[in-house]
Amino acid sequence: MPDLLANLNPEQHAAVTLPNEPALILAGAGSGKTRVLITRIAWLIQQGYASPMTILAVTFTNKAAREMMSRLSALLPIDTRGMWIGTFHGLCNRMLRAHYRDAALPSTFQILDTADQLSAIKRLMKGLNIDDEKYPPKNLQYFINNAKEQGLRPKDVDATDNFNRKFVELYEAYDQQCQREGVVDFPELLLRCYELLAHNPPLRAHYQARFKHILVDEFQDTNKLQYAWLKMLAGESNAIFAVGDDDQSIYAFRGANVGNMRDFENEFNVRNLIKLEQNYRSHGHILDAANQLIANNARRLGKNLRTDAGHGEPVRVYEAATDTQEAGWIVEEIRALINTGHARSEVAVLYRSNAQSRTIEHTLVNAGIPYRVYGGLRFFERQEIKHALAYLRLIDNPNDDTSFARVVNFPTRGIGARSIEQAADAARQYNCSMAAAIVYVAGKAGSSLSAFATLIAKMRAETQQMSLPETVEYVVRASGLADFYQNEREGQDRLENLQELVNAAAAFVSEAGYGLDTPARSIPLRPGATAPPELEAQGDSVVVLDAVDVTDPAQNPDTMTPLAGFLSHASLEAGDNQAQAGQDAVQLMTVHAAKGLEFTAVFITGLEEGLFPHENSAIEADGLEEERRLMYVAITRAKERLYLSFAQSRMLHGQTRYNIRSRFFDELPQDTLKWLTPKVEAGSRWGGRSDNAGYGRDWFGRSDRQSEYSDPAVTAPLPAFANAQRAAESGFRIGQPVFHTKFGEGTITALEGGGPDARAQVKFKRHGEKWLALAVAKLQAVE
DNA sequence: GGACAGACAATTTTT
DNA sequence: TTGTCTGTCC
Repeated sequence: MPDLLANLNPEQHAAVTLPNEPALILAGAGSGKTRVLITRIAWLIQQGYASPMTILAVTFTNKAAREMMSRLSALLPIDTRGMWIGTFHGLCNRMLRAHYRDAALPSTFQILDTADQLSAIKRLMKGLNIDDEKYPPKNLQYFINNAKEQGLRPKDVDATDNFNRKFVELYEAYDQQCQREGVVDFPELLLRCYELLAHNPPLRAHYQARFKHILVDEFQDTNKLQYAWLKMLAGESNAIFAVGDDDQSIYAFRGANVGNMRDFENEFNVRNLIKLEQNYRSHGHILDAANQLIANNARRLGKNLRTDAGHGEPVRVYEAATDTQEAGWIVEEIRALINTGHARSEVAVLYRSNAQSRTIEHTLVNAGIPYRVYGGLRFFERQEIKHALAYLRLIDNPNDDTSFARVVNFPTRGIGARSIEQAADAARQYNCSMAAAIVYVAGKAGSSLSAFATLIAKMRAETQQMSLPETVEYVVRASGLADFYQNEREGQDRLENLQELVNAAAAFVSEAGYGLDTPARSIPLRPGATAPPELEAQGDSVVVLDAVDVTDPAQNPDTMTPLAGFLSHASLEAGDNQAQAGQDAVQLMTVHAAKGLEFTAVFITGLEEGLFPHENSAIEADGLEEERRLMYVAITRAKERLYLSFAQSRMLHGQTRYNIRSRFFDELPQDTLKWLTPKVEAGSRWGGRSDNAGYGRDWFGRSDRQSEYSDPAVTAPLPAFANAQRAAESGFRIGQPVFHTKFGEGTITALEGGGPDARAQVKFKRHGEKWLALAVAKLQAVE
């Protein structure tokens, strides 16, 4: 019997062996969080406190769920079949599939990803003749998802004005459309599952009794609805074991609510709060930097990382004149790291926004250094894949109008926009799917549409007896997609991806995870029938308990077909962005994407006011604190070596911006920093931070005078900067919003001259750019 | 139906 | 600067 507790530190040990009571584990970066979570599960099972059946462990990403599953089976020989380990969406999907009738869904319900949802919304609005200028579909999508994540149905939303009333009305119509088409969007998966449990006490009791242990990873990232769902599962005899780090909460913009940690603590009367502060990743100077930086945040649960690793190397800081020069320096340093024996994949370059990668990529290409960029299109998001999936979905669910509209004329088969509109109109009129409405469309449009209907019907019939990979292969050909991309000039890659889809289907079938291990199902009772003794009666249906062998189709008539399983898999897991995966390459990614990863050497680049912290964060609630947490995440990715860099000027959106260094430099312990370029004190140069520069005002506007400063060797103050600084003495700054009595509102884009000759270039909202003599023009600073 | 020009916006992102 | 979307023309 393996000793699971060996090599755990006292806090980890305490966390792993807690009694089954509500617990909150505050796990700092690199403190062995995942290890604790996994060991806890293994320990519970090993000690006989739990069987795999009684475990529910939830994560945010499929990657995390997979890691948990594989590390767990490496730790103990466990039958993972009965375990519920997965993402919030994956688990909710699973529960809804098992109880689709109670959830008022068709057995073949399909999942709309974000892009599908948007096209469904656009289609809805078009049908209702809504002005999409006045009500942008994207805004409606945001409105709907936001409402759902607050647990609000249309009737629950308080609409205060006509505009919002319209949104609510559209929200309602959208929900009806989804219901008719048998599709659910991402937040709907959660909300529907939440409501299923909320409105169905026996079912809720069943799952509460079953899941003795509910373990939550990255708890700080949960949104309101996810927390509500967890609370629904928490009953008398079970408990939530939550692991998270409030200092690493960086997803507020997508609804994550750090407050859930405090709420959990209070609402569940959490007595078991354990802090994991021993860090096993980074050297001392790096941790000191992280600790001191994050101490600037006001609302924290409180935590300080420590290490036994020793101070290690200082944090290196570099100031570049331009973004190009910054990239050049980074690449030189990377080359040196590689030459001293570091694997390329142990080096990461982090940036705040994706647009920053281009310059670095260029420089890496020129230097001939392999690299990998994270982010971008994922496999199941590619258009050819989505087309193929749309055909497959139509086979499975003819009511899926989103898929219908997507492929009815792709590849082109002479069905124009007008025909499609006629079908949509008829569908509305007869309250049926577009596919079913074809019979009502007359004339030539009707016949070409009928041909399409015949094609789909033929596909459905032909694939009845086929295996899943055969089905996919058949559909790719019969749909005409294969021919289309064959003849397309740039179609080879797409063709290969379609072949890859067939392989993915084969892999999916061989893993055979779909739907077979669903532990409880609601099965309607035939009139007059009574529930078998091992089944629990529940109104006019029964909850089939775990005693039933759900892998036996005879006992489990509702098992998902491989196709249905594959389609949900495709929606719930968009797959890797497979760019240059596998080979030893330098890793390029946003700071967000780096969360959870670690590297021997890390470059945090573009550390400039306006970029990092990002200027938009100034207007967001708690925006600056979130940016600081982001910086904290970035710093704590580094194991041995950390580089921080910034540039005086940067090409962004086709224009050169002049930035000053990030305030975060002032929040770091200065004795851990080693400046590779001379540190220029604040205020000693144009662009130096002046004390009265308030947050959000001290990033600098654009100028097109890039050529003057383009010498990459120059890092010292330039004459033009000095010139601008004299003008700045007048009290104005570049980027400052101003008001002019004649021209109205504007922003200062350049300053030159000094004293009585000082002039400012102002870009007015209504009157374009103008040079104004400050001594003459009455410019008012706007706050 | 497809090619092309012009407008427009451009943090962060998983499911 | 660059990618995406929309409208126009053949």
